[in-house]
Amino acid sequence: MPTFKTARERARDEIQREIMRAARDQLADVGAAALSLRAVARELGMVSSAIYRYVASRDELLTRLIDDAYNSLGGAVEADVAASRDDAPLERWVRAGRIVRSWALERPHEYALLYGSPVPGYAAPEQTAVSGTRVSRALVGIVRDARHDRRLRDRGTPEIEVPEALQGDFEALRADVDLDVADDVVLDVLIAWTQLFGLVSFEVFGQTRGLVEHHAQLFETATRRLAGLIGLP
Amino acid sequence: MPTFKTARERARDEIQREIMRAARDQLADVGAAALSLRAVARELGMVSSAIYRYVASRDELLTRLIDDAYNSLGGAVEADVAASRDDAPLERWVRAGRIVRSWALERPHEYALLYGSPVPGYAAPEQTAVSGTRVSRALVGIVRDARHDRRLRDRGTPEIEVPEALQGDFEALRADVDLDVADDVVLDVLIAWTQLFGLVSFEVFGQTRGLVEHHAQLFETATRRLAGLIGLP
DNA sequence: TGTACATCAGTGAACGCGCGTTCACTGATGTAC
DNA sequence: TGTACATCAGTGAACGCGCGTTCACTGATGTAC
Repeated sequence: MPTFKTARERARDEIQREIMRAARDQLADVGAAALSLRAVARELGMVSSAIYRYVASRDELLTRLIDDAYNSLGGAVEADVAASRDDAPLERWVRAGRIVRSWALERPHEYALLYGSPVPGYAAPEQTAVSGTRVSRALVGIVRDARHDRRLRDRGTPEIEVPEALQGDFEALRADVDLDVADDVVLDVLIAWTQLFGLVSFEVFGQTRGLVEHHAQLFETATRRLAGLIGLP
Repeated sequence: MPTFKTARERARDEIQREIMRAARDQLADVGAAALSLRAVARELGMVSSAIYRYVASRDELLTRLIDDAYNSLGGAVEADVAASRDDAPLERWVRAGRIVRSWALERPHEYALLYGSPVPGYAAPEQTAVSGTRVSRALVGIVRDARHDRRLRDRGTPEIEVPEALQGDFEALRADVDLDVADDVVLDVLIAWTQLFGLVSFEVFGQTRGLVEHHAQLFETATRRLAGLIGLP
């Protein structure tokens, strides 16, 4: 079993890449709901049936697009979080948020595919479960680092009481993301996380159109506020 | 110009209502992107062309659905806010949030139509601008009432500085919703607002699947936390 | 109240479009001897 | 190195489907005299 590839394999790999590129173009153009295998084939100068040598079905193509998009966003945030390791935790959080926002604004349809309405008729498989968590894990990493470096603000008595029913959920979360903080901090991290994506979604989907002019500043200020709430110095 | 209606007009009104009902059913079934005039006509036992006596185009139907949905949600929140006038501001905010969440969970596709990805090929007209703001205005009303009753927490020095670029936006917002509070409070209201919809979207669109079990409690606790942040007692 | 005409809801056929997917096929590339 | 066979990429036609929208039409309802 030699490690080099035959011409056929080489060609196959390249066409696979071209298919994904064409699919992403399609996606950017018409959105996920209107994405079609035939259009992708057309863009590559292939006859429509030929695409089935590379893609099992439309659903599979969507799954791959979702996975790629999650990895693209996740990778970008991970890289930024790694690059900012020596910065102040609060600044790290803010700039990571900025990465999420820019990524979303640059590819609104890919963002919509991940965080918008589900695509009609498409049932997401479990496969994307790993790539889907990379962003959140990277964000939580910032808090974990701050905690590890003993730089998290000390709250004294919790500012809010977490109901018993939630404590199990929070315990599982803590274990899952390896974050050793009290319930009220977990809550604030969840709040900061959902607020971040809530604001990005509002901007990308046009919900704040006419209401806010300076989206970048609003986003930055909100992110900063919530990072402070978590207790990042 | 008599005020009573002819049999023809009566029939027309009723069919209009049936069309919207059928369209909502369709929407709940297949989502906005897959909504079709032909299917609506079919459900009503009409021939597909007959629908054009009542609806100018698919786009018009979508616009009406959006407007109806905004009014349904807006009306529900307004009613709740009016009904809770004598409660503590923080409780009012929490229960209004609960209304938004229930409304969304009961009709995920209508929620997606309003707050999810834009429908491909559909360009929203300005018409929905009024109905679209009812929810937010109702929510802000709670803060306005609290302020009017002099029950808003006094912050002393602002907890966060709002950058100059944003101050114009905030001034316009204050005027628009008639809310006489400092910049840092405006910021927190915006944060609470976007967090609320962010969390609902995450739940409705399945982003928190597997992560959180007790969504109702998480939502309630987060809403409470943010209402407190705004300064509602 | 009765008639003549205008309005309008609903019909049925058609246009032109695009879609996902299957299938038997051709011809080029790769593999085993 | 040369040949025989197996693998596989791409072709072209087809199936069956659904869509939005237009148009000439029929027949019922409404209006003016």
